[in-house]
Amino acid sequence: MDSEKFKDIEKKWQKRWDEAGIFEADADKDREKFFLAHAYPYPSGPTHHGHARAYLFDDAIARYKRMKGFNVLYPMGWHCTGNPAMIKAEKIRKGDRDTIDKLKEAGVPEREVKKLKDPYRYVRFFATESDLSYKNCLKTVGCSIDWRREFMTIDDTYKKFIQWQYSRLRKLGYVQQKEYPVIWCPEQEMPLGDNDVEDESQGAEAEEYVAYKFMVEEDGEEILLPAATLRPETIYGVTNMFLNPGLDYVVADVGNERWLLSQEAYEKMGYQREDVSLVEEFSVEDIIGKYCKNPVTEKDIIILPADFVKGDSATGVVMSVPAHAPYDHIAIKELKKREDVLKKYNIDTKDLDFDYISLIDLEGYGKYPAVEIADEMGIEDMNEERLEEATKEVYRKEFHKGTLSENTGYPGKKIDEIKDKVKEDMLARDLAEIYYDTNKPIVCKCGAMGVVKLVDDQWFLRYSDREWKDISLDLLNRATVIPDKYRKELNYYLDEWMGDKPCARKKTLGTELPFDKNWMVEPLSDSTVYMAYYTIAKTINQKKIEAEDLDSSVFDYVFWGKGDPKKCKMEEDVLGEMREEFLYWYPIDMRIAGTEHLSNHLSFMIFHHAALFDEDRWPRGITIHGMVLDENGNKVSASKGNGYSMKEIAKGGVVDAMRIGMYAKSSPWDDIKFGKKEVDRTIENVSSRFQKMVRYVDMVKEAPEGKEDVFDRWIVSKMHRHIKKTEDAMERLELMEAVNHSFYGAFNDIKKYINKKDSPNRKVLEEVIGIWIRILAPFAPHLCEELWEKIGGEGFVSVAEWPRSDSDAIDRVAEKEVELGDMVEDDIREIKDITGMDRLEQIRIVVSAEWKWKMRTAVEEGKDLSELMEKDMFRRQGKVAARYFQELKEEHQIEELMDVDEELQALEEMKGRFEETFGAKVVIEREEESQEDKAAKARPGKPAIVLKD
RNA sequence: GCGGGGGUACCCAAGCGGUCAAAGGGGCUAGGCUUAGGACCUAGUGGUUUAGUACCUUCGCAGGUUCGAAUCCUGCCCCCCGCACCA
Repeated sequence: MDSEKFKDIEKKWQKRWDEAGIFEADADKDREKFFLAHAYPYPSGPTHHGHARAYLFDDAIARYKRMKGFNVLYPMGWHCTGNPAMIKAEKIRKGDRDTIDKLKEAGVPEREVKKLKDPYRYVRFFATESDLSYKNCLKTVGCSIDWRREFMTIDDTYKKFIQWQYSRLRKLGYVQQKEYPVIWCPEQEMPLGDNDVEDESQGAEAEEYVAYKFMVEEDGEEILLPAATLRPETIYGVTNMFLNPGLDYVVADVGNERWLLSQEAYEKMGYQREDVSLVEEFSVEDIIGKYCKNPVTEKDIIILPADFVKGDSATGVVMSVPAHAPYDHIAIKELKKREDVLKKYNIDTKDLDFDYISLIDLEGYGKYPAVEIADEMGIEDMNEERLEEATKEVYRKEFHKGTLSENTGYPGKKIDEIKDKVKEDMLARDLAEIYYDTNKPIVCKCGAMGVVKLVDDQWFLRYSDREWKDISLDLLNRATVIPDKYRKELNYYLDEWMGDKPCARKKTLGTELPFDKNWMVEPLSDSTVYMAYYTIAKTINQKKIEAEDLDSSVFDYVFWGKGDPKKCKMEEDVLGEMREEFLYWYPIDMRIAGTEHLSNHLSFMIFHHAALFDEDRWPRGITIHGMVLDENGNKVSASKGNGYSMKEIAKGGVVDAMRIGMYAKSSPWDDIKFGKKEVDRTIENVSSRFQKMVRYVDMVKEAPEGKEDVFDRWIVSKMHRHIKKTEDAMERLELMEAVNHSFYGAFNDIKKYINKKDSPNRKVLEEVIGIWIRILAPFAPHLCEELWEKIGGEGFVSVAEWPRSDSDAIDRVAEKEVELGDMVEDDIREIKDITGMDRLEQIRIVVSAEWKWKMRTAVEEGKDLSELMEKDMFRRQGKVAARYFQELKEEHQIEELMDVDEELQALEEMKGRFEETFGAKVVIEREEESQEDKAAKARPGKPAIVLKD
């Protein structure tokens, strides 16, 4: 069978499954249910084989559970709320070449590209409406989804569900409004997450600077120099001020004060407070060389020129603490050498001879750690790259180990403990203000430069709430987490890491907050309890329920059983059906998501379920999937083009082989290296096994009826073990292990069976193949469906009953016999190799003497030598017996073996096999009867072998 | 920095106190099959050694616990992932 044939098989069975609706699941009180849901995908672009892996994990579970008799609900929806599609659509509208070319490259037809400037069209296109879509991806790889429950998060009906959720959360007191600094795109007027900014800006964050108000008098007017620092405690060590005469500065009214700011800082400040207005441009050359007053120590310090001060970072006003900041130290050192500069600003060299002020005691260092570390690292000038490193080093050490000195307001206090207190005190005394800036320049994907905006009415979810955390932890404790190692991480996120989270934004695709229509629910926050929506989505879709009929009273009734169903704008039986479906399917049994979702989607899911649902509706299981990397360890992604597109997969007839490859590569939660080359190789390899499998299946019909021998008993036994092992692995979701048994293990054993037997026994082969097809069906469903039909299996194998592992069919003796046979065969071969005999005349296999068996048992029972030697049977053997006794003693565990007669019989059964393999006559005899010297080498379970050529 | 996970033979990857010189897959080597190649089958794949045995060295590095450690403990080195308002 070639891949063309496989392709037909895929399409054929996908169509039949669809037509028969076998994956459609309805509430059925007589059957036990299993409800699993994967994180619904965000349709941001074309799909590739990396996406497929995640869903194939679910599919194998769903299929396995179905065969185990569960009524399985496996639904899928589309997460369309959020910004990426909006940004992409906007770029297309603007005619951005790069975006458009990439889409074309990915296979989006020319005339379709233009239409994608509509974000709604964009998400639909990539969710469901093209062969590049996620839906097509899932269908291509054969996911057994109940498509009647499909929805998009931009559906009006879904929005009603979100509004219900938020109005209820607010009633519970978990939603709150407060001030919040966000990274903001002034162009698009919306906050920026990491996904919204260019790569080089990723990981940026808003930093909170404390701007100390130093005062200088200029033309009889007080101007404040807001020196921004991340280390407010160092205010006690300021020796001078740095301004950059090469920058544009302005004087601005800030509140009722007059501030000096860099041009950029002035502009940015407008996003953080409203009472800022421009007074005039200002040349700082006028005040360089003058003195200004430290607001805390009230010391006068000199203002020095510094070209390292940047205008786009913080305020453009920098206070200098040379004792503890290497930059400042080096800058002063350098300036001392620059006579031309000093002269220009009329600065006397004596003015630079101030002493550094130490304010932090740090073990292992003297008064000026910054100087010491700079010297140690050999840093001479401002261009030195390692200056940054030195700064971090000083900062880290002082922060963790340093204490404030006597000359500060907080003598003896540890920096890491007092830092916030210093800030609060200074703010309270009005000596400083907060100013936010980003820690690196932010370039929005739209091209604009990002700023920090202070939003004063941001809506938050109060994840910091202790009580809420506690019930969430309770939920986690009751749930299964697979693998359990992620429980720790989740626990940490829930218990400690999570703080209040902004849950709404002004502009995005999504749902309006029901109590404040200016805000849209932020896209991570509308994806928390949507699994409950699947239970009713079928009814909503089929009965074409309108959004306006889905007011909160409906959800109160369906999810909580509260309120009067008669008051809902809905027919009672429709409402009843939704209620019934919810009660039947909920809670969710297994929620699947990627590792990157532990700290958001999964944590939020836990919080929201804990808040909104009773304990008996709490999620029961959580599991994690890893991602697919290419050969260089990079994530496979559409933009990198390092993955196979679903279009390519769909035409290849390679789905089942790819599935097996992915499952077998490693545990589902680990990342796999599975680049294109590897995919090719794996597919080729697995496909060739598939072809052999097909051949084995074909052999069933031709196989003769025959008498059962040891190999028949052996293969049946092995297959029953594979059932059991696959089952055990599946219960732990260890797909790799499951596939190792159901595919590779079964394959190798069946191959061996067919090779060792002259002709396989029909009845046995039939049973074996029947088992094999079924235990492989969750992993290679299309092929198994085809083979199932071929052997005349009833109905679809996808919903066939999982084979029972029958303990009676496990035949330990047969297994032992075959193992013995293998071992003897190996030994014969080895001796043959060592002796260099190429043609054997005769092989004598000598089974160990009976007394050796007896002694084994005796030793196992703990008898000692003298006790044993009292018996004739052993005493007759003399020294040999004593030596064998020692030998046995040295074994730690005595392996369970057949007895003498069984071993003899087993070898008799294997005789034909040995004769055939080695082309020699085989004689089997007992040690007691043997004439051979080497017979004495025989041991129980290890007969002696004598070769003659 | 905080939190989590890892380092296993040529490569990927299991194992997580004795049955471990270490599953499985790939690669490689030899033999068979074949007109030849591919595919397929069979065997081998740390070292020394041997009529099928035995011994030595090996699971990031260094110590420790134990009759016994890839597996447990301690320290060190290195790698990966997440750190939010973004899906």
